Amino acid sequence: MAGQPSKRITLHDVARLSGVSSQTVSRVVNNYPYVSEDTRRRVLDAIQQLDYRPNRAARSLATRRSCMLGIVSFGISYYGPAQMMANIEQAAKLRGYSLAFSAINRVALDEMREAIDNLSDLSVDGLVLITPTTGIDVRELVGLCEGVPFVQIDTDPAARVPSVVIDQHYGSRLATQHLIDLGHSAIGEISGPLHWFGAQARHESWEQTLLAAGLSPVMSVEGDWTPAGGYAAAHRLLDAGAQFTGLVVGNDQMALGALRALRERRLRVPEDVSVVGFDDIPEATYFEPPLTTIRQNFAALGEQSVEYLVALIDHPETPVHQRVLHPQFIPRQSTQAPAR
Amino acid sequence: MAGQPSKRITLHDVARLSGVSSQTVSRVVNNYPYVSEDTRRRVLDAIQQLDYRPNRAARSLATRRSCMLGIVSFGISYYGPAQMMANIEQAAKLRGYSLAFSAINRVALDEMREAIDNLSDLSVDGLVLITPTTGIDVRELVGLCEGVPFVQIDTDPAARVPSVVIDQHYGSRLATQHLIDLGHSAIGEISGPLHWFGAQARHESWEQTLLAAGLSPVMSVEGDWTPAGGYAAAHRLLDAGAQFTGLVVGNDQMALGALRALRERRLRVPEDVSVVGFDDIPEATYFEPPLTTIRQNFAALGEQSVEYLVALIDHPETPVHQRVLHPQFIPRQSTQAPAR
DNA sequence: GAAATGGTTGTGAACGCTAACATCATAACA
DNA sequence: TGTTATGATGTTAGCGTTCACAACCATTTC
Repeated sequence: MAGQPSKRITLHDVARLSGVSSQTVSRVVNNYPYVSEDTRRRVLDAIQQLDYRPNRAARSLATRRSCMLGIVSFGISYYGPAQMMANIEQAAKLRGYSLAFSAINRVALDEMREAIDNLSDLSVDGLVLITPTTGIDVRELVGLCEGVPFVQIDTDPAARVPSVVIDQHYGSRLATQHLIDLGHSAIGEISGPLHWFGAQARHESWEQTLLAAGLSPVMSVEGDWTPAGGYAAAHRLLDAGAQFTGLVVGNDQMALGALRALRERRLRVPEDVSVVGFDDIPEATYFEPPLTTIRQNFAALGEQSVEYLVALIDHPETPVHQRVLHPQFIPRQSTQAPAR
Repeated sequence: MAGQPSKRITLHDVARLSGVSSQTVSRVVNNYPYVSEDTRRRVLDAIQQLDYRPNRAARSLATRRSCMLGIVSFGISYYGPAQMMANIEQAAKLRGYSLAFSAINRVALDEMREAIDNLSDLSVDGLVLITPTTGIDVRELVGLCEGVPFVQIDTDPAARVPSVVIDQHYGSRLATQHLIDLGHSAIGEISGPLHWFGAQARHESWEQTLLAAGLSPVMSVEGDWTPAGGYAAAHRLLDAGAQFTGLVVGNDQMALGALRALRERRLRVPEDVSVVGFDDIPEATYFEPPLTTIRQNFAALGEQSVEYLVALIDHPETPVHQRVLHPQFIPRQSTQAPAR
């Protein structure tokens, strides 16, 4: 059954075989009405027989649509963004969209411009932007996208562009209030890098929740999301002489590093210090001790953002807003009431 | 400075403005020779002035190339695949390729067919397939790709198709031999799922290395790569009454779970049991105790695979082979000589 | 019985680009 | 001086689709 030198099969080949015009084949392929059942079947047969597959470049040229979504992602090798990627792909596929992907190494205008240009050269129908840090003015962003609908994920909670975010203020309040409710009054923090919106929000809310409870925030130091950063930050906290029995840490990875640092300082968790993390990575249950944390629903984030984006593509008049998801408190053994 | 209703700028617009034919503009854009410095400059000016950007659909239609690579990935939310993704993207961008991305949920022919069809509809110039498990016959795979060059990553070490793999036999030998060298003679294993090539190879090599040293393998149980799986596997090992002072675990995440299980059984690491993991995830240094492990160079894997793929695209006569990378032994505190 | 209706099909002409060829200077050679 | 090379440009015809329109047929309507 060897084949011809594999010339591409086109609409016309199908048309010839089924004895109709190529336009009619096009109608069948695109499920247009006004094709008789009889011809439709004939065409479908021919398509199957020839194993015809439409050429998307040609279609895209003619229609100015590509059925592709572009995704610009920062920090794809971090847990959160990787989860989002996976879920966005899933959601896009479900709706018949392919995915093109471009990573950036800094959230900055030049990198973002390059990535977006890259993707819009592919005439993507829409863009998902994972931009968890400051560095790009929203107005500039709108400029970059030039008419291509986009949804921002995990971004400025005050952004007035289509976006889906997790309410980090709420999450941090959950974490801090949990410690307060347990009876802690000296609560420190290891934050994420404060130019990340999420880190900033969690930091603010840590402070506000304490003040609202009539407590004064102990010290906060800035980490870099990594276990190594959390380890260093915890040591800095202790070196500075901070006294605390509760510690809110910006993510689970840093919490892991912090756990080690505390141990090295002969501080037991949770007996001497209670620790709360963020994210609920699969490892968190198996930390020593298992980590109380605030779970982020990355799957929902991906799903919602694609749903929103597709709505924007199909109905440009869809109102601009920010969808807000809520994280969930997961109690484990790293927190308990303070010794008295 | 408001604009027209934003008609797309084409080659012809640039041609008109700079007073040359559109073919000449095309030559400039594609950096062809035989354009005088003078016209080149004029065209370049016009391009800049109009902010012209070539339409890739049209180009792709005319050239039958897309300058896109497709990547089919299994388990993108695992550490390894996510790292590969990130590095592949990096390497592709460096060579002027965009990336389209499709995930599969099982390594099976139907899922793979859908993913590859999807991508080849986009007329990708080449495919990177991350297929770490059995489930697809290589010959079937070649059929699916129908002429599109592809490189397989992290796959069957015996595959006779273009592929880049990490030598897992070697890695496992490093791990096991390390324990033997320390003086351990009772060495157990928690393997990854054995339909993963990497897990299978590590498992075999664990066994062979022991036999070669005149030791008989203690027990091996199968985990699922997750901390929870490692935890359960360790308990199963102990429940079965296995006696061991050394434990080789298929990845760092499972090792984390195993560490907890051992602790629950009042077994100290490394005093009572030495543990070795695989991957060297960023968390591994901060486990309790820090984990001795075998580092996989995922960056190199991504880079090499793209390099190979691009070579296959540019020079179809490039010989088919398997590039083999070697993992690296990272000693930490989870291993020591057995108590006597 | 003519006109109007509505389903069904076909006919160019785009879409924006490049490949292949044709053309025309100019310089280089005999 | 004529012939060749060679650089620099333009012309034409696709690439595989879809869009807008025209055409055709069988009914139905007045």
